[in-house]
Amino acid sequence: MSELHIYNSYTREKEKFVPSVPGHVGLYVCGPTVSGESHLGHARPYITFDVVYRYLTHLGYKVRYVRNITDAGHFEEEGREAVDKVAEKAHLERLEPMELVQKYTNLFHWGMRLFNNAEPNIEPTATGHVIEQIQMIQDIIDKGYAYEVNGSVYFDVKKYADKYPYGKLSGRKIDELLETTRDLDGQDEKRNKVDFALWKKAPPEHIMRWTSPWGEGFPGWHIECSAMSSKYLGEVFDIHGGGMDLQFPHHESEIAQSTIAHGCAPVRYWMHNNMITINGKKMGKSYNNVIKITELFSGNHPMLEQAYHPMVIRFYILQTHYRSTLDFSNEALQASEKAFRRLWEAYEVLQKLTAPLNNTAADKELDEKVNRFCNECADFMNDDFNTAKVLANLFELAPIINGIKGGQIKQDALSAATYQLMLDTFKTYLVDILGMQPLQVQQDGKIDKVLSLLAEIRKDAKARKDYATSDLIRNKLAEAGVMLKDEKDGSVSWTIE
RNA sequence: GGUCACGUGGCCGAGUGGCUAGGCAGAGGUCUGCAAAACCUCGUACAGCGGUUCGAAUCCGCUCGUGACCUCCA
Repeated sequence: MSELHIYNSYTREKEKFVPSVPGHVGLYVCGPTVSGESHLGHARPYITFDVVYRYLTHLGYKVRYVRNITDAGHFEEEGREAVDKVAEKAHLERLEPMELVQKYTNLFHWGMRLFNNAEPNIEPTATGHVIEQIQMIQDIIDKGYAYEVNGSVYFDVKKYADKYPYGKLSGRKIDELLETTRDLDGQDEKRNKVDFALWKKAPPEHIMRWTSPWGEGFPGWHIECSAMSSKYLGEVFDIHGGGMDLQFPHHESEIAQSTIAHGCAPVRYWMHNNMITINGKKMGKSYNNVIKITELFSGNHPMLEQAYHPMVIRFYILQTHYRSTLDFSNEALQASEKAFRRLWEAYEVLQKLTAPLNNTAADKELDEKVNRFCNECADFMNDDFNTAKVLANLFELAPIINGIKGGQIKQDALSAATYQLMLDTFKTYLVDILGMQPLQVQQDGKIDKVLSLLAEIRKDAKARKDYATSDLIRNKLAEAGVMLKDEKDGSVSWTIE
């Protein structure tokens, strides 16, 4: 049995995973900024790290999963910005930050539920942790690595870099970063361009503001993650995840802040998922090429040929290793939809198969193959969460399962134990770890009764060779989104769109 | 400009030296009143050029191409 290895972005190597506290894992993932709707690109880290969370739990770790909500900062809502921020407006007409935050937080949660992402154990908000952030900033000032200018506080990166390996995570060299300073002369209050804000003074029109030792303002972008992760996971915790684009400057800054405040680097394993691209370009706000999650689910977007079920998106994401880029296209999503449908149906067939009672397999070679397919899944997950390979192996089982049902493979080809192993593998990997759910809505049984009746009438018609009637039933049901299938044994099954 | 990735069959995508994933699409076949599904068979691909090696998609070098980060960004 293999052991879990994780690719650590910090060392750029796969490392054996050993938690700092035996049996426990602290997992922190950068959450959404709730000033707008999440798009497909955002879905990737949340699904990726959901699987990480599920897998660690499966391995028996007690995981504390923390994912923040960034609800503080410089907030604008499309079409409601600038003007709304003017304080003279009547109160109810004004953009109320918490209203905005509430709206998009709810929408985010809605999306996460549909993706079947497990809820984090703690979902701290930045606005709820301003005190912790202020304390941390003060601590950094006291230690001489931050300075205050006109009500804002900046981190002294240059001083930090003299003593610590600033830029290691993102592969940046401090000297080069300092050099680029030249093209931006007159660079306001910072001592060096590389310095970043820990606290920003709030201009009069800024609506989100808190009192601090340095006047009214709001926390800088990076400090919230450091303050909240250390509060809930400790000064050193195991895994920090997020998108690759956050490596610099966000995560680099986190390391610097925490190193000064706590005297040690905060994270043991850094994990970064790659981007989703569209026509080869990163999907992102600045490229104006995003497809929002609501649009994906509804199909309401010029680039979408159809709506896509959340499980199809999830499957599509998990069919690729998380560190590879993943290109969006209707073709790819449609392929995923078909593929997932086939895989899930094989799983359902498997559950209905009558397992043999024999303890020995008639087809030893096949039996061994199936065992290998099943047992390899653990190795694949242990190899830096290779969900793509896990799915490939499950697909290998599909023709075997269908073959048994269809009679191409004899019932006793596999041993009873192997049947059970297949069942366990699907349940454990597809359902529990990859978090997949059926596309079909669970029916309450009434529909099934109606369909049974129709199937029976059709069966009678067929027996009388009244194909006009039997085809009418099938065609009309197809129009309604119900596919009837005549099985080999004379029974009829159906799937509902 | 600097730094770093990547370039796999029609499409999507695994793969860190030999055992040549997987999915979708396509072709042929079996089954079937028809249909759908399912099953069987079929593709020897790794940007180009050199090099290392008994042997490279996989290691090294160069060339070309694409992208990411350097500013808010999952």
